Amino acid sequence: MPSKVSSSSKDGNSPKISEATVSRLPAYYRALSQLADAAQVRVSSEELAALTGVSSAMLRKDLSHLGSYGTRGVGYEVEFLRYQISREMGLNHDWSVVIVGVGNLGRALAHYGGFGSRGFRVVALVDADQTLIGTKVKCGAEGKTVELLVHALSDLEDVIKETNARLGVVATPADSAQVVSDRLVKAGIRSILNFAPVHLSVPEGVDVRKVDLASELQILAFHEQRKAV
Amino acid sequence: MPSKVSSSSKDGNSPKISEATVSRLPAYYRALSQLADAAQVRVSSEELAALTGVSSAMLRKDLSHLGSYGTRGVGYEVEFLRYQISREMGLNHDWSVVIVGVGNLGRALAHYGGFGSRGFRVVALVDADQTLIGTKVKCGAEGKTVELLVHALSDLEDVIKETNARLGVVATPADSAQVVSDRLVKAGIRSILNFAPVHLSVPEGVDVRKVDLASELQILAFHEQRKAV
DNA sequence: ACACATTTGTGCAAAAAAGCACAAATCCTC
DNA sequence: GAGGATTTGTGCTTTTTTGCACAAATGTGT
Repeated sequence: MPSKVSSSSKDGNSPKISEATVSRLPAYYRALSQLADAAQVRVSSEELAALTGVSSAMLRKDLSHLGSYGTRGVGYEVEFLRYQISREMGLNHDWSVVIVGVGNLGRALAHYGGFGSRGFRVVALVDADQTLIGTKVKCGAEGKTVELLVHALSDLEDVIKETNARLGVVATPADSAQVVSDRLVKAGIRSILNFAPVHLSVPEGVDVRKVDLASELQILAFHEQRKAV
Repeated sequence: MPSKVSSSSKDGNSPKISEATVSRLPAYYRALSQLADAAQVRVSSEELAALTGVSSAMLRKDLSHLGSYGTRGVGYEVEFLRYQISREMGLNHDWSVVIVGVGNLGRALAHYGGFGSRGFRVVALVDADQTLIGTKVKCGAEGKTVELLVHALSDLEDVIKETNARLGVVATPADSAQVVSDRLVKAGIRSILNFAPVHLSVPEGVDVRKVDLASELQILAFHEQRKAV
């Protein structure tokens, strides 16, 4: 599991879904999309579990938190279940994303096709490097690519306001990540995906998820070392 | 439970460290490296916890699983603790990494500096695209960049054998990820970092860690949606 | 209509993780 | 060297997550 979030929802009417469940919903959604593409109509918990690498009991319990969308003795309707998950996760909205840091990683993220196809749209690129500012970078994968202008970091607040970005991606070097994060928060961003290898401290109510490539390799190395003995 | 602090490095049975703890060790290691760079000699659990975003009690319990490396009333010696963690995680070794899939993401990973600085070295690049095979790609960040030849996917087994790669990174499109994974495993790789948005099924004894960028954004979107209400 | 084969949804148990609180160990001052 | 101020290491409690087993609900065939 990549990272944690510090959430602070204070409403009592939502039927609180556990964090562990939430972290698995995207995998279910992806597998269901796959099945839908293959024109499969129904799926059992056993089959969907195998596709996503969880146990069928856990899958059923996860889904039961969303509602009773299956039929006993039959299974789940692929399209229907997919829609329910997408609605629950807010994927019927279009989420605007601003990427700060247009280095190798930032550019790769901008190109990444997986975003656009699932309700996410990169609407702004920001960097501090004078040689990058003003240049154009291709965004989105095959199909519909858009060229986006790289804006100056000093214009961050304006860019967020104009584009109405809700999600911020920090793809800067480690030493500028906290400063960038602070400015994102001040500009109204309350959900941040952090690729910089540092812990970001943010005020209550702001969620940060961290993706640390080196950490993942280190965890693998740890287990690999144990195997050798 | 058996907190045996044996002076001998290799005591038969290793005192199982929980997965949750292992997943936090890289963050501790990074923070300690940072402190070491700043020439700080000692650090308290409180301070290190703040740097890594965990509670001080949890940090102490995590570290206690490695051994009793702190001094009551004083704290931990930065260099010493850092060394102990690096040893425990096998970061004193050099880990050879093969990257399969040299698209935008694969190239960004190859460039990524965070790998080289922590005991990981990209030793081979492999792709199925005929137009990429034979081209050279710069690896590693500032300092020492190396140019690596992109090998054909059909040579995967040979490349792994020659380079002695132990870790495999899958950065291919979703539909070829499972096939690539199978071949990595057959070639002897037992630790895989998967960036493709699919679940990889692997035989027992093989570890897979998944990094899914779209999933991370979806999880953020879920929480973001709840905030709006 | 009725027995039967499936498959979901869920109560309960087990395991894992996180949090609390304090004794034990160390340093510092006088 | 005694006493007070810290700070670790850890037993215990609470919360979260996972796993098991089966009743409830649905479809099928005779």
